Amino acid sequence: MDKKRMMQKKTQGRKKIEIKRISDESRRQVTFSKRRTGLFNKASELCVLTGAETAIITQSPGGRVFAFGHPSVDCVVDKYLAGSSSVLQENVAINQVNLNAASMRENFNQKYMEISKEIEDEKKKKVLEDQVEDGDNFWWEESFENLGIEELEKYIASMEQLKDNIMMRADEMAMLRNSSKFSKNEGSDGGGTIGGGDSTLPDYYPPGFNFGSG
Amino acid sequence: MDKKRMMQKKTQGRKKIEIKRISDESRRQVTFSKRRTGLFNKASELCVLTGAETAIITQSPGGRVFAFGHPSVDCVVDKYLAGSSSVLQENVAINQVNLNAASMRENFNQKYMEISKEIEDEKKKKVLEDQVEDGDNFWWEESFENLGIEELEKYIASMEQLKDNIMMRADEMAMLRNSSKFSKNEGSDGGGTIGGGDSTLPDYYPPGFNFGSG
DNA sequence: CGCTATATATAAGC
DNA sequence: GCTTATATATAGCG
Repeated sequence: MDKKRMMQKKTQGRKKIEIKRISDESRRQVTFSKRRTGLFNKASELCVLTGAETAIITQSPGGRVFAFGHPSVDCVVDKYLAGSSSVLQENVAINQVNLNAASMRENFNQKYMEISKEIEDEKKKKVLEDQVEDGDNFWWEESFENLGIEELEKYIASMEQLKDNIMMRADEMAMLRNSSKFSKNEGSDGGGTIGGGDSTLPDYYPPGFNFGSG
Repeated sequence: MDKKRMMQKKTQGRKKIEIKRISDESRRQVTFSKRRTGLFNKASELCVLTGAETAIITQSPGGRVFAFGHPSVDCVVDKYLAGSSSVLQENVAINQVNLNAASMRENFNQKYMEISKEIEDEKKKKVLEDQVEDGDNFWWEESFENLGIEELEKYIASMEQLKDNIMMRADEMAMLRNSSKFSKNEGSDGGGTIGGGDSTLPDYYPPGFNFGSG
């Protein structure tokens, strides 16, 4: 019996293609979208895995611009540009204050653990209850639904608090530094390299792992 | 006899890994190299297939900068910067992010660890060994010595980044409360390109693709 | 760097 | 967008 013949493959599966311009516009657009997504995801993984700082800017055939950046596009680009200007090369010997680092780290972690754990617990409950649908492995997007807005807000609140604390220290340090050493860039506002912190430019996109914007 | 038993697999093959900072420095460096190559190749294909203009700038954990650009990194970056700093912004669409809960939660604490640890190591090293050997690449981050503040800035940046991601997620959730699923996305417009400069020159890359230098 | 054995990314197609 | 069947990218190792 020709069962095999009846068991036709539902799709042809991925097909090999030549790496050359796709002539069909529609198909080209689709490919751009899919591959751009894949590219950004790869970049994201690269950053997380190795701690690399990466920025990607790409313009679709349709003319739209998409960008990815970690910590932020501007941050990476700025450094890149600053570096190529060549004047920036100096051997600034530094010995820097960093007592705060320890305590800060502690504080940061502690706060995180605290909140994280709390949320984790709540989440587990929900998952057990909600998991009626697909019981297969979950893909990132999915786990998100289990996080309530309230929980997210906790994260946000704690982060803002920590941010404020750190910024305050940054200011203190900046002042100390100014009076004793010289700074590398003109802007030791602590914003130049911070995504979203620089006020000299409109903030086009969110800091961090950003996708898009213009 | 039991040839099968002798026919053991030569290697375990690719193993699944968690997308989180690789602790071992050596392994991290290797992964960076491999994935950077893969990322650049993907970008290259994207350009050829869709005619997109793309630029990638990335800094290895070791501090070296690598870049990919088509038609050129500078070209793309210049356009990008031109478009974002002036009044040229008309049809600006706010776009977005895509980090999921798991990844985010992981990142929150990981990002912190990553940054703090790396910065500390970096600091120690830099002070002790200040010899930059390579001639074809330089430390655009030479001034990384300003770690006191630099570090704080990163902390802040990472927190803002996470906060923004979470907030966006929260907004999204609020709106999609009814839907069962949602997709990730990106998108935006703008208009620019990036340029890149780098160090160790890649050996092979399709014509028309530049690997700039600092 | 070269080799697998697998984990992933995706070309087609609905 | 969401699937399915494959083409690719790569983790661990020598």
